[in-house]
Amino acid sequence: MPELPEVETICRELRKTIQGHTIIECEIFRPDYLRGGDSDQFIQSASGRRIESVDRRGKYIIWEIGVGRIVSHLGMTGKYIVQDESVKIPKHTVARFKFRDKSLLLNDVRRFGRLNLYLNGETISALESLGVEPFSENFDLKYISTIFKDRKRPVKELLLDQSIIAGIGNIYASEILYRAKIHPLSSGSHLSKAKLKRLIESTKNILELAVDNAGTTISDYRRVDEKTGNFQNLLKVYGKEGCSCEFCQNEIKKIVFGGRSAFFCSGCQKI
DNA sequence: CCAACGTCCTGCGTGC
DNA sequence: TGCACGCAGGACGTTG
Repeated sequence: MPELPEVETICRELRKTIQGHTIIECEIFRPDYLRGGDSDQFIQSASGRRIESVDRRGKYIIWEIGVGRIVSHLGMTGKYIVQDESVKIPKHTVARFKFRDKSLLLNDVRRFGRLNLYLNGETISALESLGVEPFSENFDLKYISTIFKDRKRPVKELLLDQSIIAGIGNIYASEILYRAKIHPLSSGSHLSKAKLKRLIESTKNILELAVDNAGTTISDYRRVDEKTGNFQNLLKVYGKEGCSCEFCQNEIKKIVFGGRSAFFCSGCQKI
């Protein structure tokens, strides 16, 4: 499931492969992937445009194409695949961008992702509602204590809220809380200043380490050259229920709330 | 404003 | 062997 480190890895690879290149033509195989957007207009507006830059905001990938921006979100299983030649198009490919010497495929088994083109001047509401970038200096104690002060919800749910911090998903939320020694069910408004400080530092540290390791491949995530990430080898709690904590040897437990699973150490992380 | 919940979607693992 | 079922979960719309 592409979260910030996976999306950042993909952006870096897209910069090397398609930034500065011109979209000769594009095809949309699944118009519903545009979520109500007009696929004919997409094709019309994107064709012939040079990709000026590739950027990330939260889990969104943004291509600047002069007349506007192409914005994609990979959802759960979305991936970009660079093809050197026009070989067979794999199942679940939703779109294809053709360049002079290669094609870029957008493939998404479960189609939770999305792809849209916004012309200059159009508001991109999905981006406007995003919270702070974890690596920015605005993500500090003042910001997080102001927001968490009135939030009684479990801290793990707050970490997953993209309008507070942009980019954290279910895997890194558990890893961040483990490193910060905070129980996932702890209420946001009840966290001490010391815990909030640890939460911020752990968020930055875990995400940076994961970017350095090209993200986490559990099942679907692949880089644009179809290689896996490496951070799955460094996970401490996610998917490790029943194992013992490498710090205190207590059992790693799995609980479900807010519709998703959380993993934590029953010894290190107390409410 | 905040929170809770249903919806979308396919592949895979499990149990009978 | 086949089939039903539950699970994985990011964003968003609806409801309270």
